[in-house]
Amino acid sequence: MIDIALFDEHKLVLESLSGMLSGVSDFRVVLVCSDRNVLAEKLKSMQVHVLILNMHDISVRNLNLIVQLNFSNTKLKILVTSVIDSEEIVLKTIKAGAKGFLGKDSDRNNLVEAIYTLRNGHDYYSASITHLLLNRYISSLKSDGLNQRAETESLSSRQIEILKLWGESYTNQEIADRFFISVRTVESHKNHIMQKLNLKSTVDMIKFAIKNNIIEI
Amino acid sequence: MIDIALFDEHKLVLESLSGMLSGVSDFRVVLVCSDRNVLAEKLKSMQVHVLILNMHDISVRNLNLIVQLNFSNTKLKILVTSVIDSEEIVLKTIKAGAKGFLGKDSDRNNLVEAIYTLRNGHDYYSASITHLLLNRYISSLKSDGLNQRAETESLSSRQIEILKLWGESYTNQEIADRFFISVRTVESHKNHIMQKLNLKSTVDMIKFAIKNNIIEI
DNA sequence: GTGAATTTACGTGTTTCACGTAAGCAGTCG
DNA sequence: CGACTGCTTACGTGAAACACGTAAATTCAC
Repeated sequence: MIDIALFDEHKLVLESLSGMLSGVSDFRVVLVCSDRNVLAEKLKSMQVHVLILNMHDISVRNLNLIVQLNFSNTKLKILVTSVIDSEEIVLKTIKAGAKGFLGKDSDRNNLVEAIYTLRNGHDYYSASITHLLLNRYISSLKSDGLNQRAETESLSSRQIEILKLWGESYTNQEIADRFFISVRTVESHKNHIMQKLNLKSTVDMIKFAIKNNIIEI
Repeated sequence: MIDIALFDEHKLVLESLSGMLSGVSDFRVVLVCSDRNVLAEKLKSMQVHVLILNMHDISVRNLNLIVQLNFSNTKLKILVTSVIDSEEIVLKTIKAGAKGFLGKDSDRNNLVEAIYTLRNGHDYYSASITHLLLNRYISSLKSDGLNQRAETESLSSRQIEILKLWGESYTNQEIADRFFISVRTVESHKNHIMQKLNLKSTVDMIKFAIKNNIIEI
């Protein structure tokens, strides 16, 4: 028997979901709620296996709820459902700690399957979400290897050399010694980099260098 | 009509693959090869749409071949097949520039489908690979989000506030004004952060802040 | 309530930043 | 060839930031 909690801001949705799940013999809907505070409070004193969280938006309120519930109840598995299956919402909920996500392409069978899967300790993502994540991951893998040739090309090789050493926490003096040039020259190079890239601070310069794979985190 | 090249170190495999693909009316096997240098040389003067590369190992030799072919022939789509569908080989081939990967679970239909897909400019990964990549991505996403409670927790909230503003390129003076404290105090906070985390430079401090999601790139 | 950590702040000397200026040199383009 | 552009080198000056030490008031935990 799997104990399930339901959350949705719209009571109508709650009722229909509850009815749908009650039709499955293994499931027992033990909590139905449309108030975040009440939900968090009640879950503290209950043994719920899976919480189904229907998200209408990607507000911080919703994401915090996930983080908070995960923190206070480590056994609880959170399944997020949403009609908004944008990359943003999916990534953010996963980061927040959701164990599954059902997009708008999911049906009753997916929901049942997802609940079983989560209860067994695994993750569940519906087909459209799987595609979304995969494409994103693949493109991140690819850019990983090839990004050296973007904005970086506007910098001269000397400028990149200096940026690289500086990004490894060398001081201007150390960089100057390394290249047999004056400290003032190192400063000049930095100034020129900042002008060229229109950066306002050294912090921005480091961010740029990281973005463009000049320095490693 | 899709022009296909085949590469495998074992001639027997080459022949069987070639026979299998010739059975598809849209396909024309125009090159069959078991020598890397010959392959690279011949591909320079030919218009091949898809190259099927069967990899027996993850050697640098194989990966370099992919990189090299991708570089010299940008239109060529490389489909890697391998019985080793470990994470390592998949990730490395994708990074090297392969457009598709067929694991050991793939059959003739997958191969045909993959060739069409690559020819149309899309990527193709077999089911087991899809799962592999997805799981890896998801776990990377998760660790991403949960890391806030690692090293960061050793910093006080004030220290994090200051680090955050500083990471958004605010000057010490601006931070001081924001919090109604002295510039010296802001400096003190930074010093304390560096001591506590054992960092040698401000560059390291920025890296730390980025790693721990305190500031965004 | 005692000790540890946090937040606040200053002193002093060094380093870096910001902005301007500029000379020598290589390449380009009419 | 001469004008122009961009790169590398470098300095001057004043402001800002850093390094390191010290230290008082406050908060928090045990």
